[in-house]
Amino acid sequence: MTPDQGGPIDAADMILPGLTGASGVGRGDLPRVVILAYDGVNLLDLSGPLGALYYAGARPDLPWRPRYDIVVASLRGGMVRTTNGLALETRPLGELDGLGIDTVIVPGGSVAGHPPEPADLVDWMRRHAPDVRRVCSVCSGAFLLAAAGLLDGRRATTHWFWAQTLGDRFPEVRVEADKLFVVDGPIWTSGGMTAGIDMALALIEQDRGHAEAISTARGLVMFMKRPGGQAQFSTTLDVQARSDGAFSDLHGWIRQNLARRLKVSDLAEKAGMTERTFTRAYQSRIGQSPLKVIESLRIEAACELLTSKNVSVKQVAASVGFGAEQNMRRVFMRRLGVTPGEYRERF
DNA sequence: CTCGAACGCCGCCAAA
DNA sequence: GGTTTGGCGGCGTTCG
Repeated sequence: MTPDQGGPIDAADMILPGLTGASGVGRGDLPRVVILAYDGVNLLDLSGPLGALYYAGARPDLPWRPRYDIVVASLRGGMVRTTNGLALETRPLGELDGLGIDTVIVPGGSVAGHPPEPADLVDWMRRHAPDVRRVCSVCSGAFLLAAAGLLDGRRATTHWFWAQTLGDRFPEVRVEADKLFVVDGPIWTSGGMTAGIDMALALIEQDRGHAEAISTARGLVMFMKRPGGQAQFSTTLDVQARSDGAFSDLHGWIRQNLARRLKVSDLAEKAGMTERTFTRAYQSRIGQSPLKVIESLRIEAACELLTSKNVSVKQVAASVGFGAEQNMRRVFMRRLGVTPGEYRERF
């Protein structure tokens, strides 16, 4: 998994194009991810998603193999200077013509003190976006997407510092400043810097499933789900957003009674339906099963308690309805990739 | 880690 | 005749 452990990744490092520049573009059938570079690009915006996608699905117990053909490219290729002072070797975008691109990621940066909107890159973006499955931005990279018209009428986010400016400059964009990242159809935008990693994990989850995303997060020593305050990940808001107010009374009641042992039959009774009708209606209107939502609510409540209060893990487990400590541990591992103890330790 | 019991989820189907 | 309801049972997951 990690090079310093002498794992099998060493050999693979030698052959990943775009990273080493050692070989040409193209890695068989892997989805091609193009990360745009330009003079003034922010290194962390670029390397965060790159690192996450590079390690996608990596596990310590299996030989590493790539999940993506990652290409760092610029208009002319060659050396690109990042804001942080490091120079990057890049491939020319022209090399990709006709090769098919699955995902484009535009990192943020600063060009002459402003968000990046170089006309030639904007033009490339506008021309190629229709043929790309997903277009993503990190931080002020959203300005480039906006300039190419890709964000018109769409929800999007950027670094909080730039949120106001983005909205003022592109009134057609529905800026959601408080989100880690926003997905609107094929257009993904993320907040500053490390939010790009969260977005990359979500890309991995969409492509390869939850388990691989979790194990990737674990490999990066990163949380699959950040602690509170991020509306993007708030189950409460998320569930409300897609339910058109359905079951809102029920959800209120659930939140008041999280500590209780909540059975589907109880919920069905509360909602005035039979069990079968309830599970069916819930799944279709909320998009998740009742248990999954309750589990998410419990995790959120538990995370809150773990970071803020000086109560034992056992007490936390009991007070959010996980019951035994062992239970909460299992759920944390499955959903977040860390144990409650590890979670607390880091916050 | 393992196990039996309990539970959640969902396809199926007949009834409304 | 098409749609919704709810009981049943099987399968997989969770709990303790």
